[in-house]
Amino acid sequence: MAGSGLSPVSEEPTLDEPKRRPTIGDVAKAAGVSPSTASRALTGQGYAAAAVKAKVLAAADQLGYVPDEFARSLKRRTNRLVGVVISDLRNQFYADLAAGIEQVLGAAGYQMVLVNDDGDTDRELAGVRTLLAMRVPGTIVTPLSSEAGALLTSQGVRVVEVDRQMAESQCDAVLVDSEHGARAATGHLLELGHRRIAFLIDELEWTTGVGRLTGYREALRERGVDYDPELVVRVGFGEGSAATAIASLLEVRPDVTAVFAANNLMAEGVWQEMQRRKLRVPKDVSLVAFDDLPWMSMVQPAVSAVSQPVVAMGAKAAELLLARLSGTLTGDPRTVWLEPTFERRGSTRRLPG
Amino acid sequence: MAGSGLSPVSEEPTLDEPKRRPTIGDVAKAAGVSPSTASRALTGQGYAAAAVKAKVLAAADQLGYVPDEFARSLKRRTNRLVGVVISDLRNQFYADLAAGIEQVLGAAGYQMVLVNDDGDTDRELAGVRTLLAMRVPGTIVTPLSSEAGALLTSQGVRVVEVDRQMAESQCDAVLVDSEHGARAATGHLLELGHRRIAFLIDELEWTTGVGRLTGYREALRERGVDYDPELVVRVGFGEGSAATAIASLLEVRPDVTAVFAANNLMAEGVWQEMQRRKLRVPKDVSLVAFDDLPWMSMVQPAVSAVSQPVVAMGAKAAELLLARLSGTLTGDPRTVWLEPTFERRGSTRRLPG
DNA sequence: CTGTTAGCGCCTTCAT
DNA sequence: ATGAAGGCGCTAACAG
Repeated sequence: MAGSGLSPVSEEPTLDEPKRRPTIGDVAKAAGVSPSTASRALTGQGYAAAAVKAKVLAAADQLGYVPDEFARSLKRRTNRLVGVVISDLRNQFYADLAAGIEQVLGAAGYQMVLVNDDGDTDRELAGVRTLLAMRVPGTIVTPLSSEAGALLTSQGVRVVEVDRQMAESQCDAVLVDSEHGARAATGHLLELGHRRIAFLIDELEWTTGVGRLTGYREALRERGVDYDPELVVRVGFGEGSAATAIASLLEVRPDVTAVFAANNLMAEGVWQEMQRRKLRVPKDVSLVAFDDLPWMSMVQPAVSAVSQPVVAMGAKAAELLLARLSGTLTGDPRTVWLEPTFERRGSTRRLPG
Repeated sequence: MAGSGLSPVSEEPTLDEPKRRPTIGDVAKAAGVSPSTASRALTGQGYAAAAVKAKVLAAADQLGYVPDEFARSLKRRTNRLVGVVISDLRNQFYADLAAGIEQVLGAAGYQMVLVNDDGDTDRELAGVRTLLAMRVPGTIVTPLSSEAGALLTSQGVRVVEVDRQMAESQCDAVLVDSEHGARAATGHLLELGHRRIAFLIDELEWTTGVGRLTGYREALRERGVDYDPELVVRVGFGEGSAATAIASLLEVRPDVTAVFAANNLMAEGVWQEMQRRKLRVPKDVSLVAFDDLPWMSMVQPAVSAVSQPVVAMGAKAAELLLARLSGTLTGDPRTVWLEPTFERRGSTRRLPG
């Protein structure tokens, strides 16, 4: 009497059916075999006669059986989950990163568990703890603190850092050569005759901020231009911070002829402030951005920018992690550098005179 | 001899420690109590003397113990995971949606498991199956097919649909009033004297597409303007589809004076095509978009758009789901409508004559 | 090739 | 207030 063996989807009338989902035991019973045989048939691991296998599969299908990943993970002591910790999903940069990661992970049958830390180290740590609790074998993080990574590795969880790298971390990383990109952008401005170039940066704690500033300074040094600390503006993370920052800088230093915004958010703020003040770009002031976004090619003039292979970076990080997890890759931590490209557009012009 | 009881983080030299993570048994042993007592102390459920509790907590901390969510879920038969199925993380619309969801979920101690289906129903189904396997108690989806939702509900998983709604679905939903928004935008164009308004739409299978088209048609009817099917262009999902579509339409129908792009992607394509063709907006052609994005306020002229409360929509969906899961909300499925607002900007102008 | 047995880590009665 | 026992659903050894 297999009266309970109806497809749950077709069982329309009694929507209030017992919430208990079919277990492998139910499938086994329906197929007239033992649970272990059912397991072998379902997973493909181990022996199972073709006829039996078919019968089990049919029963499983009939019952709408979906194996319980928790139970399976508990037994197998591993799973196909990857934790991803990023700072801000609303920033297209991070969204693209996550998309690149997800793409590779999904193709390999892994599932992404996304944690947003909002740039808050407490939330980062909390997120990591959650991932630990979920027994993820690996994680990909845009690190905020070194504690998070340390905690992860101390528990045997593989970590790949992406976009930025913590100094203490002894793990794989996929990075963009910020220094090189910033040097190219700054060099471009210098070549156009600019000498007083404002540099807007929101953090100097991470390799990204440091690298970009270093690139800026190196370009100056290469051309023998003095470094003016007053032109380096430390911007807050808030919404209108960049706009405020550039506004007050221009107040004090009206001699600035070009602005280098060290990420897409700040570039947006600067752009908006320029509009507000009716400053012409590039006539009154030239602008370059680090991290290229679609809008930068859509505004008039288009914004010259250092373009990062963001999706590829995420994908590469995922590949690295998978290689570690599968044991394909062993040995010392590896750091993969991706090269950004400078896209010259209309927001920069040669200084007259 | 509690030699193994060192904080794993401080245990620098032997990084190659046994991967086996401490279990509640280890904690119990270290604290000199039974596993059950340790469990009570750790979870706060049930009795535990203050002194004992402190001892257990200290031991757990010392060992770097993190409870195994899988084992716990297996036992408790529930967990704090929520599956989120969206179409395209790289589209800021979906990223914002996910961010809104995550925000509310995180605050309630829930973890988001994100699945990207790329608009592919097969991948949607596969994602749902994964979620089922993870025994998530609830999901939030931007539905592609009705099968996915049906499968979920048939297994007792709560579903909240967001952005669009499947006709057959008997579940909660959080939607934006597309019809109203599209009517406002179209009405605005009509008031400016436009009569031949192209309408670009990428799908008519979902409530979003249908609603937007309906709003467009209603606005026409209200003003007694004949509906011209030739002006409704069905656009593919690919990258340059919108640009191609508008290009060929303008070829055939140079009399078109305004374009209504029914989502942000198509608006982008149209904008780019206008640039390429050196068509002036709004002089040569007016443009309105459905779904407002930051770039639309940054370009010159700024694009008039129907602005959706995207993050709020995600947040609301999460709240609804949590209310269902906690039993705070019971009874018939609820549909929450959010009102979009029409932002008039510079891309639309009164038709001369 | 298949069934039996045992146990992954945790929680929750039920006794004490 | 605490411990012992059992079992969540699944799979890996081991017999047969």
